[in-house]
Amino acid sequence: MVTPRKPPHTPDPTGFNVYARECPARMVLDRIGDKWALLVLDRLRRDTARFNVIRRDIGGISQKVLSQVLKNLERDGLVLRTVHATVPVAVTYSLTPLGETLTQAAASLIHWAESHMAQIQHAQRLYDDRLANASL
Amino acid sequence: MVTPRKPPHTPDPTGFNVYARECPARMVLDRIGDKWALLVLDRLRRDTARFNVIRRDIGGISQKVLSQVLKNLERDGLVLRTVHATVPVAVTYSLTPLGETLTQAAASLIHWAESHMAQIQHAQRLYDDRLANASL
DNA sequence: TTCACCTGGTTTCATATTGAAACCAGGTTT
DNA sequence: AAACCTGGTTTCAATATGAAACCAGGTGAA
Repeated sequence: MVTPRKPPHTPDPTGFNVYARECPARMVLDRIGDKWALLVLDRLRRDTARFNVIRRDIGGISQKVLSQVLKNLERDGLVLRTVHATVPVAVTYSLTPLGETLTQAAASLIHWAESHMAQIQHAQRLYDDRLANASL
Repeated sequence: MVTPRKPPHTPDPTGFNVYARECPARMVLDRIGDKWALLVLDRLRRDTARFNVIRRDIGGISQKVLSQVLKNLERDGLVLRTVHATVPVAVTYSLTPLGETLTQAAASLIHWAESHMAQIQHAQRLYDDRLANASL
C-alpha cells in the first residue's frame, strides 16, 4: 500500500503546487528557474533595451538562446517586445507589470549568488580535497 | 569605436558580477538557477529527508538527476549528506546554514510561480491566439 | 560602388544534458 | 523463495545547448 504522505508544502491559495508532476506551475518554474531567463529579467529590471544590447550585457549568451528566451518570456507576458517604426527599425524589450513583480525574487537569487560566491568556492575546495584524500 | 557602456548593474561589494562571462558567480547561478535544484532546496527547507522521500515528494524527478543535484549541492556546501550507521544504513539530506540563507530567495521564486500561474496562462492564451490570427 | 559593419534574428550541426528505464548490492518482509 | 525496500549507477535515446554560419536589410567611410 502506498502510505499517504503529508504534502511537502502548503499549496498556494490559488491551488497550484509545483511539487506535483502535472502542475502547470512546473512549466513556469521550468521557464524562470533558468540561468538565462533570470539574467535577462534582471537585466531588463534596470531599463528597456534592444536585442543586441542585452546580448552584449549578458556575457556569453548566444543569439539563438537569447531570442528563444525572449520569445518565451514574451509569450508568458513577462516581457514586452516593441518594434519601433523608425528607419531602420529598432526592437526593444521591456518588463511588463507582471514581469516586474517577478524581478524582485529573481534579483534576490542573483544577488545571493554574488554575495555567497566565496563561501561556495571554499566549500568546493573542502569537498574536493576530502575526495582526493579519500581516494589515496 | 566601442562605446563604453555603463555596467548593467552595480557589482556586488564582494567584487563578483554574474553578468561577466568568466565570473565564478555564473557557475553558482548555473547550479541554483535550475528547476530541480530550487525544488530540492525548497523541499529540504521543510525538514531533513531521505533520498527516496525527496524523490517521491518532488513528482517527476529521476533518480539520476536527483543524485546529481544532491551531489552538486553538497559540494557547494548547501546541503549536508549524513550516512547513519544503522542497519540497514539510512542516508539523510539536510540544509547547511549556508543553504538556509538561500532558501528564502528560492522559496520566493517558487511561490511566485504558483501564485502567478493563472496570469501567465492567460498571457499565453492571448499570445497564441494572436499568432494564430496573424497567420490566417 | 564596394567594403565593412550594424540591425535582429534563423539555420545548421556537433556536443552536452536530460529522462526513462534497467540494473545493482544489500536488507526486510511474506 | 518472491517481492519489495534502500540508495544509488549505468545505459541509451531524445532533447537542449553553444558556436558558428547565414540572412535581409540599412549605414557609413573610401
